[in-house]
Amino acid sequence: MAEEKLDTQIRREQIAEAALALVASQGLGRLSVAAVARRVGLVPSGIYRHFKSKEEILEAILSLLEKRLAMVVQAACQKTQDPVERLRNVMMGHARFIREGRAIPRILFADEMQSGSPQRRERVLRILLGYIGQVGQIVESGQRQGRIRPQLDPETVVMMLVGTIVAAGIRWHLTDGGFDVTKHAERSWQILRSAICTAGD
Amino acid sequence: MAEEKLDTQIRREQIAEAALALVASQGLGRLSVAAVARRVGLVPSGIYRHFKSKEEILEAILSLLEKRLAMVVQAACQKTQDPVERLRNVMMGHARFIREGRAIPRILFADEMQSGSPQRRERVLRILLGYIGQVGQIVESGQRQGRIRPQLDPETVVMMLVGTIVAAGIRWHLTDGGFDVTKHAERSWQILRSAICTAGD
DNA sequence: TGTACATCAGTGAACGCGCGTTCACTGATGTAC
DNA sequence: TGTACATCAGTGAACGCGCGTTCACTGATGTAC
Repeated sequence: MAEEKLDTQIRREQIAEAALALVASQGLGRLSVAAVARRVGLVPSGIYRHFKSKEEILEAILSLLEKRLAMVVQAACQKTQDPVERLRNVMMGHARFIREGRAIPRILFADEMQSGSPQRRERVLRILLGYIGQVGQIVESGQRQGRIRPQLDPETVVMMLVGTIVAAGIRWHLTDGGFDVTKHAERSWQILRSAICTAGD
Repeated sequence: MAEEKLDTQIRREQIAEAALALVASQGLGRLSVAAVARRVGLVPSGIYRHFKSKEEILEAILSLLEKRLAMVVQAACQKTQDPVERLRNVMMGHARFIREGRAIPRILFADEMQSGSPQRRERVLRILLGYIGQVGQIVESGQRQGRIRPQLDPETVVMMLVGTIVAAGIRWHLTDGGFDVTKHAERSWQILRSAICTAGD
């Protein structure tokens, strides 16, 4: 079955990526060790050369996810200095990830992720809060620069932004991609923007 | 185990309610026929006197859910004639449902619901779209009355409202209730309101 | 009002299935001489 | 450069477990006489 023997470190990455892709396309409920193995061209038991357990694979997925969230924020910030534009980029970045089936919302908000071991739940929560904090800083800098209304709670703004994306992602999945996430994100952004920007904008 | 013999119609309701409550508190992933049986005081096989299969129980859950969504909208509309106030009521109504563990977002957005049979997915989609349509009508009436900006897409507004609630629900569950959904809903509503209301408001 | 009977909700043992996981093995790969 | 060996990625059979589901049964309930 295996085309060649590969180093554990390479396999770990392959397996984690394969697992992430599976969750992205079919949801956490359908993620089985066998399916992951098939995807990387191994026999199910072969997985255990590289991962102690399925739980460890889930941990690897979460790490990958954490990186991707950070990437979205980083990419959004690199393109522009303007906090308002940065927020827009974050939103559109997520829309793109959904379109490309890269599954951020589907994983972070899958309730199996939340109903697992307390440690896993805490991990998910920490990732989520870390992300909210990062985007929140963009909002805060916008407030300091007078571009965003100072009386707004940054966290609430971020949760609205995230929630809007999540809802779009769900609908996208339910309709097998028959929902224009980008257009939705664009429209939502216009609405959110008009709510958070100071009058002069 | 059973305290008494009960009519099938009564049992069907009991079982559906029990299943809904279980999903609300522990997520769809942990919903087993055995757990449902335990909750209504029956032995697992006893469930099959009243339901053909687990799938049929899930259908019953969806029906219950559909009713609850309609209830939220109806209750929101009964309290006031003002479309803007009505939208606020919808949002706060959901916040209350989350606090009370009545689980609307958790079910509708559980990815197991989405990764089930095509029929089930279509059902979920229809419920969701029906709901979006109902709330969308409130938005449209607000636009006709000049209370809500006419250039906004009603559907986008509704999806933002729903998404915000969903995100709050997720965070509420992840923190075991250690997140003030009501306060979040209130703040989000202020932001959304300022975005959708016409200038005179 | 009392008795015999049919109905059908509830039981518990047993099933098949898919899953995560273990383990003794095989054989390709890289290394030491 | 060629050979012997150690390492360890990959294999396949087997496991235990929880789950949804079936089925022959029991015994309480409501009904007909």
